[in-house]
Amino acid sequence: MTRLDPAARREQILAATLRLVARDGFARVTLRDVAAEVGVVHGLIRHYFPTREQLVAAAFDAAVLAELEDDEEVAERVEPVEALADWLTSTPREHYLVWIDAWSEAPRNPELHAALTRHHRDCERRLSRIIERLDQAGLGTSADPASDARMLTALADGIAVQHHAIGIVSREDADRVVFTAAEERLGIVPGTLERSRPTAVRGQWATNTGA
Amino acid sequence: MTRLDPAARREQILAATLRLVARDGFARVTLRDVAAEVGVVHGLIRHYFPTREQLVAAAFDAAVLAELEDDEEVAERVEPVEALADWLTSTPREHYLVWIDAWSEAPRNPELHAALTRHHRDCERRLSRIIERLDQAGLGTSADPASDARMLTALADGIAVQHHAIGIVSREDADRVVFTAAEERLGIVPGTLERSRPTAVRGQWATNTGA
DNA sequence: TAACGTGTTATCCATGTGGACAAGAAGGGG
DNA sequence: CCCCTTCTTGTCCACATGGATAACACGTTA
Repeated sequence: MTRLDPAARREQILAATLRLVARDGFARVTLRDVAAEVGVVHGLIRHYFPTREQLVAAAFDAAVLAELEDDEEVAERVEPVEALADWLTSTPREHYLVWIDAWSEAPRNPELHAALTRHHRDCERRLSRIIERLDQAGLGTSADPASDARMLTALADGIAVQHHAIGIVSREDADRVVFTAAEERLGIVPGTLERSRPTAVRGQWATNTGA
Repeated sequence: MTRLDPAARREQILAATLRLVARDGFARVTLRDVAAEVGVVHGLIRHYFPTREQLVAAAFDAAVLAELEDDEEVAERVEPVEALADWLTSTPREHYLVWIDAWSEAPRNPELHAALTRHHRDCERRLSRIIERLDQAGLGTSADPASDARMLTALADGIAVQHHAIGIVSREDADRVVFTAAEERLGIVPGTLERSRPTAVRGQWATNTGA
């Protein structure tokens, strides 16, 4: 492969790793798989990431970062109802498959566990903020936004398992479950979230074409 | 190791496999690990299970079976509130770690996916039945027991992730979240489930001492 | 007690893995 | 123009893995 800018190559390797993790899981991704996905020799991976452990850790960090990169300021400007509907539904399938795999790896991988903890706290914090704004706007009520955020986060994760991993519920049913629960919990008039369902789907990880 | 009754040895191997899956995950459990856990040579494992795939599939089937073996007739005789509190909280840590790992493996393992689907449906069905009895007894109300069961199952799974995998919430907080949500959803008077919290913890998988 | 079935062991093998290393190639600065 | 950094390749190695196989040992039955 032609010589590439180090930063671009690095991102290319990370994206390839994430695609393979989503497909095969952290435990089964090999350096040779990643190299083949990128189109280089497996020795080159080592040139950028000294060990396999550091590679997957860096890849997961990148995934967490990518998940948060959609500007929080933007989310702050949009209507709270819309922000809530978006928060509850917009995580793409590939990302959730990585989260689910990360859950299973976390108990035996301290770095991954730490990153996952940070990500989870951040998700709850963002949702909590949306709930506060919803309450302030008089569109809903919450005595304890943090508690409500925790409960809705857990519900969204659980229903994502049923949808993405087990495939026992459709996308529509999954959305309805979390929408209904959120409306009930936060005193939002029923059907509001359904009507604010976002149409666009967030991006996946880049393909082979590096930055 | 002394010669053993085939059925007993088989169960011993399955239990050892499940313990290792809970610790290391499906992908990382090797035949040699299982053999060492049992205290035999790795060739013997093959004598009982022709391939590694069949071993882990059989182990997961055994786990699903063990989860359901607590007699449904017994659950039918106990008070519905007690049954609900038990359902929402009684899955032991080791079992949940296996479920979480199974979620991450399901998309690429058809047999495991099938077993997981059966197990999930059964869990929902049982909870649905409890909710029906609760409604009939006038202790709660549910317009759609199946929907409520689906939502509470998802919530319980999601909060189990937060508790067991990420460790971001304590056992007490986890129970409180699902109890509060269930009471709210089913119109149970607040605090009822907390007072019915089961004291006994269900068993883990047997240790080395075979049947 | 001798023969037989089978649980059990001890090795052997091909393969895939993470990592190490030296040589080649592409570009940038003197 | 040459040199020098470093991106990139090809190859090598020690090791672990799943699986195969033959010999061994223990219990049962005739």
